[in-house]
Amino acid sequence: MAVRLDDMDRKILAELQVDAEQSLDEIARKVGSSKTPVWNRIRRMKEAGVITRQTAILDPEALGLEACFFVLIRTSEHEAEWQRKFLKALRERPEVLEAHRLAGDIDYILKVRVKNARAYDTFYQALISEVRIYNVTALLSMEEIKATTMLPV
Amino acid sequence: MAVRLDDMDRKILAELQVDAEQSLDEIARKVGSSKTPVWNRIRRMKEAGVITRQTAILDPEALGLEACFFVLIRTSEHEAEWQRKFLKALRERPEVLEAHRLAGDIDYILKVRVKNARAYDTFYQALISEVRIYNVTALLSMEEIKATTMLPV
DNA sequence: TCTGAAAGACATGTGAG
DNA sequence: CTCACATGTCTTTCAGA
Repeated sequence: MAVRLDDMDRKILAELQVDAEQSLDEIARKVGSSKTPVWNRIRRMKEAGVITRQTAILDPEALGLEACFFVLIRTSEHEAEWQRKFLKALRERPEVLEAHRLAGDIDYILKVRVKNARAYDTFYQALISEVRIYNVTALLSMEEIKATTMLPV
Repeated sequence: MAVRLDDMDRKILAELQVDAEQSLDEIARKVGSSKTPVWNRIRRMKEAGVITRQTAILDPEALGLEACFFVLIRTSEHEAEWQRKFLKALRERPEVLEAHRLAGDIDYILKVRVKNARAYDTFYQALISEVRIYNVTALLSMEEIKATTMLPV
């Protein structure tokens, strides 16, 4: 899976992560190359799946999504059918931005973005009515200190 | 802070979140409008800060970043100077993708992406040598069920 | 591999309905 | 607010080193 990337590739990725709207010329200038080779490298990295897609990052506050919760979930159920339903519920709910299955005594962690505490409660009630969950702890974010999509390359 | 957005704005935002590389014509066609109005709306939303920036999303696995940890932190220190140092450390470390200050008995949560468990340990040792921390729980992600940058609009 | 040139597509701006 | 067109810039391709 791991693709071989040289120094130039990494510089290009760093630039694309900072700002994907820059022109090829600009990127080429910054990384010390020229248009065509940069274009070829980007194409290769897209084909290799290193670059997944290009997206607009929105400001959640400006959209009125002012509450962010991390939800720790313990479950007593580990049957395939239960899990299938649970994962489906998570994938279908747009307020669930992240969901991970964990090692250890906590089984799942979710990151949920909603308008306010009441909207979280609505989400929570809907979720537990869909699937049986043993124990839930919600951690309310008071302040987003850092949130980046930029991976270290 | 919250900007007034109509239905058309929301459709455009949804498209831009799915794929920001589409041409204006394509977006216009999908949302049932034409180029100029779509372009004006996008410009307005950028100026209003609804659209923050445009970025390339990379595949962490393809980059060899195969381990993802959520780190729960309790601290006994709540002095301004300690906090300043702690936040600075978090912001400067590129492996920290997210950091939130929480309400409740857990003070902070981090999301950390690294190559492997050893790299996490290196990160952890470096962090606790920089600032005093009372209690740390690391949750290891076994499976990323969902991870999206798409906010519900 | 890179360079340079050249086509074609596209974003951006203007003026009119 | 929308449409249609103009212009200049950018992506994308190709030949040649």
